[in-house]
Amino acid sequence: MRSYGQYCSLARALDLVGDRWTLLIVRELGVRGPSRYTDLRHGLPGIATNMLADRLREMEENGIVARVEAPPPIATTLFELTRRGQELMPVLFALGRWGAPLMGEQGEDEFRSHWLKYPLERLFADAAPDEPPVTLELRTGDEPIVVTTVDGEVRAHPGTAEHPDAVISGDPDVVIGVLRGSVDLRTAKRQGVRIDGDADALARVRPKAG
Amino acid sequence: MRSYGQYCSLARALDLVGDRWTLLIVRELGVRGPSRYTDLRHGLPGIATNMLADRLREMEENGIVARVEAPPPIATTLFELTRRGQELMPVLFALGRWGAPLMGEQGEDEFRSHWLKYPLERLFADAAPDEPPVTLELRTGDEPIVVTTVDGEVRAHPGTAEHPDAVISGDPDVVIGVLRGSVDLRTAKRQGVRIDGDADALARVRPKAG
DNA sequence: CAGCATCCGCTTTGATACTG
DNA sequence: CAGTATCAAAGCGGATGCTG
Repeated sequence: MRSYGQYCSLARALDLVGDRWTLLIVRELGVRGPSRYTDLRHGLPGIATNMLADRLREMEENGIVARVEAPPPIATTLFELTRRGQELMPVLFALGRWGAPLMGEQGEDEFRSHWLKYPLERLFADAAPDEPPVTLELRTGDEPIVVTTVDGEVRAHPGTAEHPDAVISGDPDVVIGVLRGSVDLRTAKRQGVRIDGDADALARVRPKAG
Repeated sequence: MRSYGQYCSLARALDLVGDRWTLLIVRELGVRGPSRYTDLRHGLPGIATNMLADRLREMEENGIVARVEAPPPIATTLFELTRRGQELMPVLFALGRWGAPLMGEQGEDEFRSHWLKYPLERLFADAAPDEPPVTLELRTGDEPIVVTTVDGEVRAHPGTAEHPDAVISGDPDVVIGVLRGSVDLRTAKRQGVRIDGDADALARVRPKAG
């Protein structure tokens, strides 16, 4: 990208990360950790392969991303955030929080379930932190997600749970609506959401105030 | 801009504010308050006039900016941030803080002194909050800035002070370097910085920890 | 002068095909 | 798997012209 040519820290930041796709690549590396090129492509639906290659090269030059050669048995190139890249997380959180009210209907948009990790962990909390912890499994999008309560907070990771307290499956927007409390259970079920197990466990994961 | 087509709050936020120039327009409206088209152009050196008109229209459609007809004697159109637009401030602050380490030399970059308002107020504090407050005047860039200490914090506004404790003038990068403590007074003076008044008052404005 | 709209050349982006 | 090559389309920057 062309530099803005302004002696201003915001403008200089945007000179480095204001390009199309750049912050979404940071999101992928932040959520997934060190990743292969192909996995990045999967997490960035819509990106052209040359775009991804170009951006990764620029971000490497700018000290945001590092390329590491994984030793056997992986034997492939991994991309990871540098320290400077990780320092972009507060920017992503601020932007993501600002965008939360825009998450109405999914419409035609693509969805990857690992995108839920940071929103769940930062925007949600355990409604009953003194009760024994609970484990939920979300089945929406391309892979299941395990959600657990820990010390009043919420943790989320891709994978399946051995003995979840509840399993919720359905379309992403409705599942998110149920967790946010903007869609009641009756409406959700009419829209194809299914809940197996203890519905009270589900109510433990609630949006934080503010 | 083309939508990313991703059901993710970060991607949806970038659909609205990820375009080139958009966040810098938010900066201008945030720092200056309701502004005329011409004043926005002055604060956004390098923008093409059709770009500014296009962006303002898009931002209005997206509920970030509102157009108000100022009554006489101003009798002109003013652009201002909506509430939703003001809610972007945490995003600007996060990006600006991330960009702070990039503020080395000014080089060929343009500079407008009102850009200093938020960095001064958010990244600096009063080093001796129990002492009587002080007033500084910065003469760098296109217009002077008055910096005052209030309740341990720092306030900055365009204008001149009646009886400033100190006046510091010189090139923006060196003046900023002195305030940040990354350039000592001897070096600064060799680079053309001049300090009139009480140099101790100047030392009251210090970068916050973190 | 304030507030745009138009035109034009250049750069960036996107879709697809192809390669070690 | 991890890219490169190619080409069309869209976006951007600069100059200029128009309207109250």
